[in-house]
Amino acid sequence: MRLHISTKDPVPIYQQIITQVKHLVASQRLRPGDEVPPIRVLAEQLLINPNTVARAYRELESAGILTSKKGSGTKVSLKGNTLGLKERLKELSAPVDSLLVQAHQLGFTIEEVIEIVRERNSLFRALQKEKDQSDK
Amino acid sequence: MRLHISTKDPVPIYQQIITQVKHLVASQRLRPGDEVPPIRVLAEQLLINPNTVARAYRELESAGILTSKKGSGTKVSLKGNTLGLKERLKELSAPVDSLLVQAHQLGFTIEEVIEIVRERNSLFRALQKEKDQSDK
DNA sequence: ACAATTGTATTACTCCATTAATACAATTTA
DNA sequence: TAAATTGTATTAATGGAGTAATACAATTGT
Repeated sequence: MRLHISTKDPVPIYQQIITQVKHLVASQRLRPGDEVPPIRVLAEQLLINPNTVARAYRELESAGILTSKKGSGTKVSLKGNTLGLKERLKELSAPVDSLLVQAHQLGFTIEEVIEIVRERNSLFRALQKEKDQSDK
Repeated sequence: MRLHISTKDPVPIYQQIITQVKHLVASQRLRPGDEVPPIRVLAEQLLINPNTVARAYRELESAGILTSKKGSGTKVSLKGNTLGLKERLKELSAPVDSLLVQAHQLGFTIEEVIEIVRERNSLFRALQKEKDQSDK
């Protein structure tokens, strides 16, 4: 499992790990049952303190994404992150709301917002393609 | 000018002030040329340290929304917050992008995202109406 | 001119999130 | 069973954001 962290990033390291693991699971590059590296191993790879990795794993376990057991290690949960539609919708509501508030303050209409969302999405997908190429 | 702050809110006080002033300007309840209360006066009203208000005013000035002058006080800028389309688009790009990333991780398609945006917008506008009623 | 009013600048304090140090407990493996 | 491996728990150190204390500077108004 290859993760990339940056100490310059204002986002805390443990959060970067959480985000990236979530993304790996969501994109099926990590599947239910797969093992993630032991805390100390990943910590050495990333040149950070084991506690930082531990914290990330702990929170990922709370989120139901990983399952840990002393001695055995940590695996991707069997249920995975299969949230129901309701939960997924709920998770998205907050960011959508704050986006709408900001857009409104900037004087955008709802249709303009949607137009921007479409545009950024196209851009995003284009960039994603490039990245996938270079990952090989 | 009536502002409401909460020390319980995790959002820092100076940020609450910034947000509310921006909103007042955006909604025309504060117009270009209007004076805002002196730092010390607003601080006394809100029972907070004058420096906290000063910080909010300073940042609002950086954002081009207020204009301060020693001795005279602080007013809403004549240009107001009339950002060009480019700047406004730029301001919205980051939040839109992070929304798209999160939505993608949750397994939503772009069309589903847009559907959610529309729904939350309807809800938002409904709530806004209620609030306007009670403001009278 | 002078006192009052206003914003500015500098410095320090406090709190809390993040990270680190270290010891402990369960499981595996030889 | 004993050593190695793994996650857990507790406590402490660090840094930075937010706020406060205080002195300074420009303008206003009498």
